[in-house]
Amino acid sequence: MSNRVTIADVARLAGVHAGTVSRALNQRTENQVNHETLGRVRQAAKQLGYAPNSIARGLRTNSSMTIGVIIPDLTNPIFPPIVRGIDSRLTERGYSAVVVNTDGSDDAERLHFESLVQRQVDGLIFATGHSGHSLAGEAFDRGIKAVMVNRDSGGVPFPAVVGDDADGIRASLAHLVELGHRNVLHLEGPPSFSTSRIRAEAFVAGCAELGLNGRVVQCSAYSVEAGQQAMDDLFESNSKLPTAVVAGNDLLALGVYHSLRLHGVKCPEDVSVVGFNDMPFAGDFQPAMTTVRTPHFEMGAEAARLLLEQIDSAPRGAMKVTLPVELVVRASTGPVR
Amino acid sequence: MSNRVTIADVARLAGVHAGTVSRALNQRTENQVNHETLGRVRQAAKQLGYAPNSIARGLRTNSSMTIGVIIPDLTNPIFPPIVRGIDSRLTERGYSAVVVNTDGSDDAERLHFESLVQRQVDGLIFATGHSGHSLAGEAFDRGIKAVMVNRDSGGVPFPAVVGDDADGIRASLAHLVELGHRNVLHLEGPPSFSTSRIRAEAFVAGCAELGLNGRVVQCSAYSVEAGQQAMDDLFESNSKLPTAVVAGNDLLALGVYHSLRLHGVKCPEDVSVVGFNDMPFAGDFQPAMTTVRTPHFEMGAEAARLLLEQIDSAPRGAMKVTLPVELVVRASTGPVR
DNA sequence: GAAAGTGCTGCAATCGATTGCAGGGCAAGG
DNA sequence: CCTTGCCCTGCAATCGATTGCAGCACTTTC
Repeated sequence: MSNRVTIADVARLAGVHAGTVSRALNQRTENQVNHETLGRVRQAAKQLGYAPNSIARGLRTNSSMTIGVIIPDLTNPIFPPIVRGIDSRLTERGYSAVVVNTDGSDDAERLHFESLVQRQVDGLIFATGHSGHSLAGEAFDRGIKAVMVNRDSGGVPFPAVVGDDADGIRASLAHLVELGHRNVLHLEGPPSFSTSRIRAEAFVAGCAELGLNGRVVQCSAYSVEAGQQAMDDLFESNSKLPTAVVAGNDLLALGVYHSLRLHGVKCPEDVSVVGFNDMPFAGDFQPAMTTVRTPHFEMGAEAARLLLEQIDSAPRGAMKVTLPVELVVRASTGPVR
Repeated sequence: MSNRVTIADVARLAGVHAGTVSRALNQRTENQVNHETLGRVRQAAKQLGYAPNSIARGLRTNSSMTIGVIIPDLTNPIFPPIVRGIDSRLTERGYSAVVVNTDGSDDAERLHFESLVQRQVDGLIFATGHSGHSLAGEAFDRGIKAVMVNRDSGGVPFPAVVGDDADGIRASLAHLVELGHRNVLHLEGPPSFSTSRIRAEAFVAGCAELGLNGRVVQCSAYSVEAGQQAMDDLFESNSKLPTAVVAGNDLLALGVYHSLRLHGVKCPEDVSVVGFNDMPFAGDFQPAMTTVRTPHFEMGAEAARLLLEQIDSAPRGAMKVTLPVELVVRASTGPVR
């Protein structure tokens, strides 16, 4: 459908050979063709509305100008900015992104992975933490270029782009200390995500350093439901309530909001809450959420940059790019009473 | 990179011709090959980990198993669910989606359109209202299959999937009337979106029918800023404040929240606000937003279904699928005092 | 004036799969 | 024993572009 006009048509009209047309229309080779011929070819191409068939080109050049992006779930609000960051860099270089969602399923991830490889993507961006058993490793063995974003590389020699999670947690704790909090709880994300561990460890270290009484509870997912569940459980266990909770991400923090409201506990008067990520509209929640802003767009853009660099020159190895984060103080944290 | 093993390798190992391998490995033709041979081929393919090169296949079959999805902006919260709905239908049929963002620019839209056509996408899904000057028409003339989602087809004979916007507005007005409101304002979206007009017209018609005093103000974009701007302007104009505003979408409604807060006007005590779309987390805003839930995921899924149907059989023409919407009453609407 | 070099273009192979056509092998039927 | 027909498989063209190689025309150099 659609693209009836081929390079042969242009060649015929311009009175030259198809090979010459190809050379005339490619940046890299256009200086191999006579100036006047070049003009004729361009004119003919324009007249016919010729656009090269990228499938045919891809077959010959062994590249698809396509990048596969593997994420858990596009409706998780942190991913749209990441994807757009990726896209911004890709588009300007003529690449396109094919985004697939795994919904946290290893099987789905593998299936999508195979499908992308089959499509001859020129590279992959992994944004899932959940590939514990290392699809990335397999990708590396198969000679596929890739980078990680929002997760570490788990030992596989691919570059990784992450936010400075430890620093974000540190800033959150410092903020809480300043408000007089001493009993703090961390809601840790599921263990399959590398970010969970890093944030939890930073929390423990930070508490030790600041002399806080810190506790850690693990959640089953990075979701509102899991956050609420964890908090509900805490209420039911009758253990002493912390005066502040540092949630593993904004969704967990929202779950905390729900649980607190359900139990008639006021935020921030009774319990302060800090999120992580500064997801879109976090400032419009009730109460406006204090949270750590992670530069998702920039992370995506940087990941794409590293991938393209890898594609058109040598592999970079397991370098790690850490982008700075920033605590955004809003209304969900307040002085302890 | 990656895919070293070709159909010729499999043929060699199985001791047959490449053509036979191709027939053996395709659903449609596998009954053309002897049962025992088929076993041998499958075994060989498995042993070598063979996966067909979809670029090569695409060149021959003139199909890429790829669908282009053109949206304004992925970070607009209504699009992730739509995209996932599309994806859900596409994936199960072996298709992939390439999503591009236009940011409302006609130029960007055209560029992306050309790029997608060049990539030989098997079809397109338009989710932008802003293609006034009818890329869709051009697509149709070029014989490209497409469907519209969340916008009408603007006269081009492609199927369109929309929510029942008029009914949503009607329900909103009925709800407000029940609460005693009589002076209502509609914040209309920008004229380039077909949804803007439809909602505004339904608003006017609804007010007439219910005997309400309705006013309409047009916003420059479907964004928080535009909503706030429109409301700020209203305050500055010193005209009489309505007791309720029916926003063109949730982002505009959020803008109204901001403006009201800025001017010390309470919602819902002084002014009720109704949104449109029920974007994710609308229930977590301050106050929790009363809004019309649009089935975005289903709209995406239905659009993809219609497109695939169009691809593997006859075109359906300009049919229109209208999905039901539902008013979700939360805390941003209350009785007039 | 011969040799060497340069600039441009055509030729044809190639990428990896799909598919119409032809033909071999074999059984059934006359 | 020959014909007919059915299965199955091989052959080779094909999709549309890219690219190494060869060759032609012409200039430069000694």
